[in-house]
Amino acid sequence: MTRARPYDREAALDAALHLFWRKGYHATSLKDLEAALRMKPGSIYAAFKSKEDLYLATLERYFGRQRAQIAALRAETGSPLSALAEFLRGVGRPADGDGAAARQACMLIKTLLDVTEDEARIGARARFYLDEMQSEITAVFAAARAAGEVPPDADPARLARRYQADITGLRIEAHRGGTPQTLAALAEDMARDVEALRAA
Amino acid sequence: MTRARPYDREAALDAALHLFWRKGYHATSLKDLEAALRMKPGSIYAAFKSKEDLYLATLERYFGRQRAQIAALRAETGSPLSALAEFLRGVGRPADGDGAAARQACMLIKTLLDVTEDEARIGARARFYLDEMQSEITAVFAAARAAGEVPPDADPARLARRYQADITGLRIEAHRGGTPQTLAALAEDMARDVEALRAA
DNA sequence: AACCGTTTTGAGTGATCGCTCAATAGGTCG
DNA sequence: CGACCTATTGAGCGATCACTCAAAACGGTT
Repeated sequence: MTRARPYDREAALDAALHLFWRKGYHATSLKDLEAALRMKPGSIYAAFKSKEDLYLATLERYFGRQRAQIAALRAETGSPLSALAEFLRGVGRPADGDGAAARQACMLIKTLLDVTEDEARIGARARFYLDEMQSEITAVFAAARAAGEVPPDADPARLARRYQADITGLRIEAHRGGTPQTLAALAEDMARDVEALRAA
Repeated sequence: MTRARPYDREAALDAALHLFWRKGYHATSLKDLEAALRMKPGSIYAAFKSKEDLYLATLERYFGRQRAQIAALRAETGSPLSALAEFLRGVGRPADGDGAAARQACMLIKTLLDVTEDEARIGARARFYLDEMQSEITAVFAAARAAGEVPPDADPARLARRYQADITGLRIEAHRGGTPQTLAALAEDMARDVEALRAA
C-alpha cells in the first residue's frame, strides 16, 4: 500500500503558502491554487480537505519558520538585547533575493486583518500563533534580564509586546514600499530604542 | 428636475464604510452592501458606479476623518509633542461606545494589506492617503521642532515615520484583542518615547 | 502480464459573484 | 389631475466561486 505520492507535498504547501501570503485568503481562488500547485481540484481536496484547511496548513508552516527565527536569537551566544536589535535591523534590510517575500507584511498579521467571522478557525489560529510569537520574544527579554542587560524590575512580556508592535509596524512599512533608506532608518530607530534599555 | 433623493447618501456611505472596514473589500459582497445600505443593486450602481468606486468613496471618507484628527493636534494650544503623546494614549484607550470600531485596525492599513493587483486603484489610493497622513504627522513634529521641543537637527519626517509605525502597531494590537491594561501599557510606552524626545 | 488498490483527473455541481436594464413608482410640473 | 421625468426596483445576466465524484491512470504485487 506504500505507493509513493506523485506530488510533492512540501513543494505544494510552499506554493500555497506564498500564494496565500501574497493574495490573502479571500482573494485566492481555487483556480489560482490549481495553477500554483499544479494539481487538479480533486487532488487538492484529497490532499488538503478544503481551502480553509489548506490555509491553516500553510499558516502553521509560516508560523513554524517565524518562531524558529526568534528562537534562534535565544540560542545565540552573546547579548540577547543586541540580537533583538540586530534582528530588527535585518527586517529593515529586506533581501531582494527571495522574490520580494521580505517586502510582504507578516502573514499572521495579514491573516488577522483579512479574516471574518466566516473563517473563525483561521482567525483563532492566527491569534494563537501571534501569542506564541510573543511568548518567544518574552523569553528572549527574560534572558536579557537574567543576563543583567535590562533592569531587574523590567517586565519581559511588556517589552515583548512593544517589540512585536515594532516588528509589525516595520514590516508593514516594508509592505507599503518605502525606500531602502527610510526603511533602514526606521529599523535603526527601533533597534536603538531596544539597545537603550541597557543604559536605563 | 430637482427631485430629492429618497436615499441618504451620507448615511449610505457611512454604512458602506463600516461594512468595508470590518469585512474588507474581498469579503464584502454586493448582497452585504444591499442589506447594509438598504438599497437594491440598481440603486447602488446608479449612485456609486461600482463596488470598487464605492470602496474608494468610503476610503476617502475614512481618510478625511483620520487626517482631521491629526490636523487637530496641530491646532491645539500647548505642546505639539504632548499632543502627539496624548493621541497615542487615546488610541490605547479605545472607546467601547462606538460599536467596537476603535478595536479595528486602521482601514488604510487593512486596505493596504488586503488589496491585490486586481484592484490597483484602491492600493494606490491607500498608499497615497498613508503618505498624506505621514505629511500631516511630519507637520506636527516640525511644529514641535519650531517650538524647541525637539533638537533643531531632528528630522521631522523620520520622527513621523516612527510615530506612524507606532500607531499602526498599536491599532493592530487593539484589533488583536489585548486587554485594556496591556493595550494602555503599550500606548504608554510609546507615548513616553515621544515625550522623551524633549529631554534629548 | 494480469490484477488490485490507490491517486489523479477534469467535467460538472449548485450557489453566489458583481452587475444590468426594462419595468415601475413617485415626486414635480402645467 | 394627468403628463412627464427621474430614481428605484428586482429579476436575472454570464462568470466565477468552492467543491464533488465517476472514471481513467498508475505503481506494486503476484
